[in-house]
Amino acid sequence: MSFIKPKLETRHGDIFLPAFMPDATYGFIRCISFKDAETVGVSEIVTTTLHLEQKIGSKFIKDFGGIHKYLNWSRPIFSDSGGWQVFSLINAKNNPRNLHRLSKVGATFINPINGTSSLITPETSIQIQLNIGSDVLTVLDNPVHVNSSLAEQKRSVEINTDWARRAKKYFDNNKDSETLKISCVVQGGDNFELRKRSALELTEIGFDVYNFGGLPLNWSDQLWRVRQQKEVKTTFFREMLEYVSSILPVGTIKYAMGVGKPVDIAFCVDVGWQIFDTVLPTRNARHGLLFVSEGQGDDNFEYLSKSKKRFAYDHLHLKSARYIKDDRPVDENCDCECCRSVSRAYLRHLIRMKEPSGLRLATIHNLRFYIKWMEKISDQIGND
RNA sequence: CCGGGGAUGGCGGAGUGGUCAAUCGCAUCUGACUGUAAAUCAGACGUCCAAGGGACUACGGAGGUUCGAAUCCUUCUCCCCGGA
Repeated sequence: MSFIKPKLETRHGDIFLPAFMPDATYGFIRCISFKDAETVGVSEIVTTTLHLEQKIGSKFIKDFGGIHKYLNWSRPIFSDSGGWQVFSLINAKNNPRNLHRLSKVGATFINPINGTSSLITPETSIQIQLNIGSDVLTVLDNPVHVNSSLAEQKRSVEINTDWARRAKKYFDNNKDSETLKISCVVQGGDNFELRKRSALELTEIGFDVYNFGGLPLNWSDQLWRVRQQKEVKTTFFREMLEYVSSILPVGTIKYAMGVGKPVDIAFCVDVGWQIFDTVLPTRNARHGLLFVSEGQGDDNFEYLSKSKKRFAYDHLHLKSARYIKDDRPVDENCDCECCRSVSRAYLRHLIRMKEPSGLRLATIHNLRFYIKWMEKISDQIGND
């Protein structure tokens, strides 16, 4: 019995699902080239409206000939809307409150360097993304703190739906190609009812892709700020991811934004999510934490699928002194440039020295791990 | 030889009577990282222990003053600067 892989069609090619996209927030994947990304097996990437607009300018990109030409990347590009980025800045350490804010009007961002303020509305966010030339756009969304009052959380979902409606309308009136896709973002924090309401309202409007927004973590009443200052353990919110997936209509394409650890991705695929992006492989690579096959590292992680298949891997804390003389490759089972060319001992040295060539190799390895992980999951979960 | 200035924990460098096992930076060790303002951040960092509490040894060496010294005095050793 043959199985046809589900896919999302874009004007820059099909995205076969499930898929993992590295983040190219500023128009690049940190520490590696797009040539590297292609070699590693990356097929699609995500970039960000707010950052591109601020650092490059969407008009410039449009005049240049579009983001694909600018980056010299001919495969699909997703773009994030900017809502999450402002939300993150509001809550970031070292960023006083009330500078950046999310209001009914839109997302206000203050550049801390020159103090200039920019307002992104549902309409301007879409326009910027159209200018950029993204293949899958995202509506401006309105994330909310899980520790906000119920009233605030309700309000946030209302605004989120309102913005999605406005963005969709603007998109329909201004899109320059019928093959462009648009995604919306289900919000509602850790409240099941609000999540349901958000999902249903967005479904009613109608989008090409439905995203899970907010941090997919179970906070257990812990404040985010507290978590950043102390060490508060958070766990992946499996129940909520499974629930929201079940609310969304069968056949829709579902994208779990910011997910996640390999085990979390495996779980999400098991409950119906198909697209993922996270900073973990690239950032952790720079910080010396490498994802390796089982038995190759320090800590072991595993996911047991609903059909009782086991997926496991290890974390390798390469900066640790115990690898100072280790002449083995990072992962003996890996075929990436990093594992074929340098020893753990030497890569450890490069990373500790923050040497770009070492950060590049580590990033290549972790992305290769994620790509292969997705292939493994794709072959074995839900395809029986 | 004379005059002046110094010697502080792996390194650099604060501190000039008690709140000093000693600010801070670097290095080191450990840990975090989930739609990237994260090549970042947090903790540890004299020794030992029944270990978030306690004991011991410490600011070049040796004495001394004092209830109490990294801090004041004497002396020794070494280093730097100037003069013979």
